[in-house]
Amino acid sequence: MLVHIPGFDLALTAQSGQCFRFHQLSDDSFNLIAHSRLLTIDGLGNDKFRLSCDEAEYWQLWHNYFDLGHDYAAIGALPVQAGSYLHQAIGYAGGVRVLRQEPFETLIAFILSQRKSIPAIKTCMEALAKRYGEPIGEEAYAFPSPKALAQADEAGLKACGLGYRAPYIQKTAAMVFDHRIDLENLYHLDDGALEQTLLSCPGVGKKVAACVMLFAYHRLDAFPVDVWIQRVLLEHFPEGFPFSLYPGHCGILQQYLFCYARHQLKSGGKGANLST
DNA sequence: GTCCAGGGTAAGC
DNA sequence: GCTTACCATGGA
Repeated sequence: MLVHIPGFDLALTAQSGQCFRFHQLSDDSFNLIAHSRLLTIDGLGNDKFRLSCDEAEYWQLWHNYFDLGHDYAAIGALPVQAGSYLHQAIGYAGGVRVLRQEPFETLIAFILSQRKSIPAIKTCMEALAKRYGEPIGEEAYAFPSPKALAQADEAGLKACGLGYRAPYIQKTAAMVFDHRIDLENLYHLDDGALEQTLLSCPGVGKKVAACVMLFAYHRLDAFPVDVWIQRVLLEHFPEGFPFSLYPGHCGILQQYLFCYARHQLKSGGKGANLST
């Protein structure tokens, strides 16, 4: 079906490092595997997109997945100094949407993300899906269930490139499979309780917990600090990030900063700035 | 071959 | 409480 999504930047969202199961088909066309379904999205220009699903599935699943009910235009009304680094980041990455991903997949993805590049994480996720997930089409596999990963042996997990993270993944999956932690029942917790619960999983520290809070449970004040954000904070927010200015938006701004910092490095180094 | 990656853990202080 | 060595592996 055709959908009009004002301001949505499909390519930037797909490459933003929050979801690792987008597969680029062409400039503005991607396959996405989520919720055990394969979706093809084509950007047609003028904020129009073609999704390979019917209207019922769109409203039942993808409208929520892409967070299309959220008012991203409100970011533009926040108190941000014109020309500041944050202002530039919003200008560049304002079309990124913070997805509402499945908690289990997100939890596993960010446990295995530690000390890995985004392309390497995608490779691992595909390997896990192919080895332990259900086939849902030609060369397409759903992300594995908690049971499948809980019952996986270490050799099999390491064959997916997990390295020393393999026991973290297996033990966390076992906690979910055993119902020692109920990921579907954490939505009602406040941020502090949710973080504490996630931190009880092996291989989950503050950064991974923040990613799961932001990218699965949509806690928009979660603010993951990885090596990229660390550098951004050191260089552009020596007094610390002004969280109190942006309640309910910090996580989105963090994602914009992350995308912008990586983009700057790709396009000629941090000193290069064609706009000034 | 070298360097780095959406860090966490455990040991030591 | 706060540092620090160590952890495996792929991608650039």
